[in-house]
Amino acid sequence: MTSQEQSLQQLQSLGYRLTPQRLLVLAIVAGGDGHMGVDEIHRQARAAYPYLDLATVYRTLRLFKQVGVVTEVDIDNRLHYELTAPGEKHHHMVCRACHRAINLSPHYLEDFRDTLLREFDFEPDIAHFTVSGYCRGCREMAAVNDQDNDSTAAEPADDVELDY
Amino acid sequence: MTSQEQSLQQLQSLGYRLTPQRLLVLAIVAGGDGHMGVDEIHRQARAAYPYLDLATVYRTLRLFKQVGVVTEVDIDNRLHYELTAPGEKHHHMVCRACHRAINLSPHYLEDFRDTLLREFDFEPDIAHFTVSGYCRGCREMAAVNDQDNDSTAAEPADDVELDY
DNA sequence: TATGTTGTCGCAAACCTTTGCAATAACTGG
DNA sequence: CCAGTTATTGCAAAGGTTTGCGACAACATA
Repeated sequence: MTSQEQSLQQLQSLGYRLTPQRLLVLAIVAGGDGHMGVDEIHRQARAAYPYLDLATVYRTLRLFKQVGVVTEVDIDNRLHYELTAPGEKHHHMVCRACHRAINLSPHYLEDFRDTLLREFDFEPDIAHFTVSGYCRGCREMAAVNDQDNDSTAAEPADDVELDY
Repeated sequence: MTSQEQSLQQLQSLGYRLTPQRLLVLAIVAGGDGHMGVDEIHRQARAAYPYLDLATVYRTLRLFKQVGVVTEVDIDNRLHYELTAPGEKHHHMVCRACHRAINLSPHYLEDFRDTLLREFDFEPDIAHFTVSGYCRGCREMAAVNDQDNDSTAAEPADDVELDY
């Protein structure tokens, strides 16, 4: 039994129904490589089934995420999804500047999780965990730019960050 | 010099301008206790200055966050802001069920940050860090509900989580 | 104080995402 | 295989947040 079939069976055993829309979205996310944006999933899905509504795609992905079939990644305020590969799970580091996502092994989070659970009875939802920050490339670029400006001058946001 | 005045001076030294709108938003966030929703900030601000636009409030808060004056907390898909209290900084754990936010000392994140920096050259933006998950109260409640249902029956989402 | 530069505002429209609702279709039991 | 139950869909509309743009105002300089 493939992992897709497993996912479907899991859905059904939880009382959810198997609909063509869900099969389609699952197939597309499984077919894509890495995380896909919602609009891209929708576009591909419509090629096969033109009536599929965007709202349905959103609902389907939310459901898939809730059951653990897919993993949600927020990239620059936009939702992206990828198949949750059992056995090779990972989290994400998303760069605020270039918006690239870097995979992060769960190993780096276990201690943190254990601590929160032990100290606060708080069960962090690390299955869907994303840290944002600045990646190596963008940090180097920023360092170079800093050398251009002398440190007293301070122009607002002539920056990698596209604010304002 | 108060910490508000410091913030303002910092803005100015970065090349941003001091406008009545910014002073107002800062005063309101400083006046509130704990994190405030954007709409609440807007409402209070309009009492003093009725023409203030929502978009300006959003832009102002985004700017304040970027400069470190305020801290952003995402509570149930809605942005909230609180003054970044220097010296007593903290992060947040937000419960997915009751949407309450619990403060978390930065101490719990230092190791994690160091690791990412060392291993990936990735500088996590932990100044604006939030973990979501399930808090003690909601976890207990869920445990009780689980006893009601026998484990084979599986009704979809008669759950604390308001999905579907 | 007058003048120029350019950061910021208000407005309106766009954006992504969620939600209410009536119609439909997937599953269940007979 | 049929009828009943109810989860799910498509549609339209709302919701929260961001963005483009011209007018305006904050700051710097003389």
